[in-house]
Amino acid sequence: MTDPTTLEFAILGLLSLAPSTGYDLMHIFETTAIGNYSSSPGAIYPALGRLEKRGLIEGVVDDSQALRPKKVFRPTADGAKTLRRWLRSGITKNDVQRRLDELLLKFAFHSLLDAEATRDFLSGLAKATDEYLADLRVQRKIFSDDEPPHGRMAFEFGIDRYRACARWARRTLRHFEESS
Amino acid sequence: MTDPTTLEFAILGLLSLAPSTGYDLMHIFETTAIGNYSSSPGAIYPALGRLEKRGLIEGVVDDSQALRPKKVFRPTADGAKTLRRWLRSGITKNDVQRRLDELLLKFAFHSLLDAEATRDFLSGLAKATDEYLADLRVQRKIFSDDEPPHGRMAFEFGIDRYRACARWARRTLRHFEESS
DNA sequence: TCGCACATGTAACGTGTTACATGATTCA
DNA sequence: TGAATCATGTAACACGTTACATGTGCGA
Repeated sequence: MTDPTTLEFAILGLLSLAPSTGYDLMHIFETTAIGNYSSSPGAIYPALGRLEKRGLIEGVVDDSQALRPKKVFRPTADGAKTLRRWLRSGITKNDVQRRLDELLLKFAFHSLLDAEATRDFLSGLAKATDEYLADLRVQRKIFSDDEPPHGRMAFEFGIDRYRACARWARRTLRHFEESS
Repeated sequence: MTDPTTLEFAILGLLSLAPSTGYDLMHIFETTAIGNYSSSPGAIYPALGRLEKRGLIEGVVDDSQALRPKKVFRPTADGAKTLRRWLRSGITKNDVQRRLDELLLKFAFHSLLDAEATRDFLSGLAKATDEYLADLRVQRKIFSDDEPPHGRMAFEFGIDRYRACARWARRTLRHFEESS
């Protein structure tokens, strides 16, 4: 089995915080910052179906008071395990480069784990980001001075972004070290 | 007609800098920072086909010295116009929120335009980013102090990121104002 | 002769986007 | 009566990913 997608992990995480219907999830995605992982009924309902088919979540139909019968989903034991494994999985340079948003999603759900896991996550993120920054600084040298500066400047933006990431990781790590 | 995709604009931009074959483009995507817009032959060759069918690029087969005949693409007049229109198009809060990478790609190709267009782009980016930051600061208030702090901290990361964006835009704008 | 650099593509697959379809209840 | 909210879903479509297929010439 391949890993669930980012959207599926987002759903699995939200269901771990509180059992919800597809409609609830849509509302959360529409109104909160997590909405960057989209979406719309056309993505959420199929994703719920896939997760249920794989046995990571289970839905119970609630016919009691609703206008229309609704299906309340919650993670199964297997789903909870899959989520935890994902939350603890190591961070590579490649993750930082291509999936930074997914890493932040992961962090947001770290409240489901203990403080040690959070610290491991943050120090891993800081380290992987530093590695990637070292690569970027090497690559920066290829820009020559007689070309138009736009490419280099766009590149500098990338560097700024990852510097901000490393700083955030270290600042947040300090926070978790102080409060423990 | 809908707009070309980000990958198609990236290809159109690269071809505007220098006529290239699919293989050349693959190599550029693999080895330079632009590679974040992927890719692999399975994405690039179909994208070249779509652009050609839409009349935005044209390819000439070069059979002269190559090991295997190669097809060198360059933008048509229509393609150049489409690219320029895209480069000059206004920046919204929504672009900043969901397509920041695409905006940076756009900026990288601004060497094809004049300095005034670049300044417009950067001031537009700074303004749209400020607007989005104002939204984020409102949203930040919904996090309460008794919840686990992870969600709020992930959110702070987002704010840091867009602050870095606004700073970059203003710094780069100053650069272009001084050198003119 | 083996593998690498050059060079172009296709096929299967999964997934997200957009738009649509359905239907009950509450409130102005 | 009509709109909004609650609530679930499907269908068409386009796109990217991965993996595969094909073929030449050059250097070790």
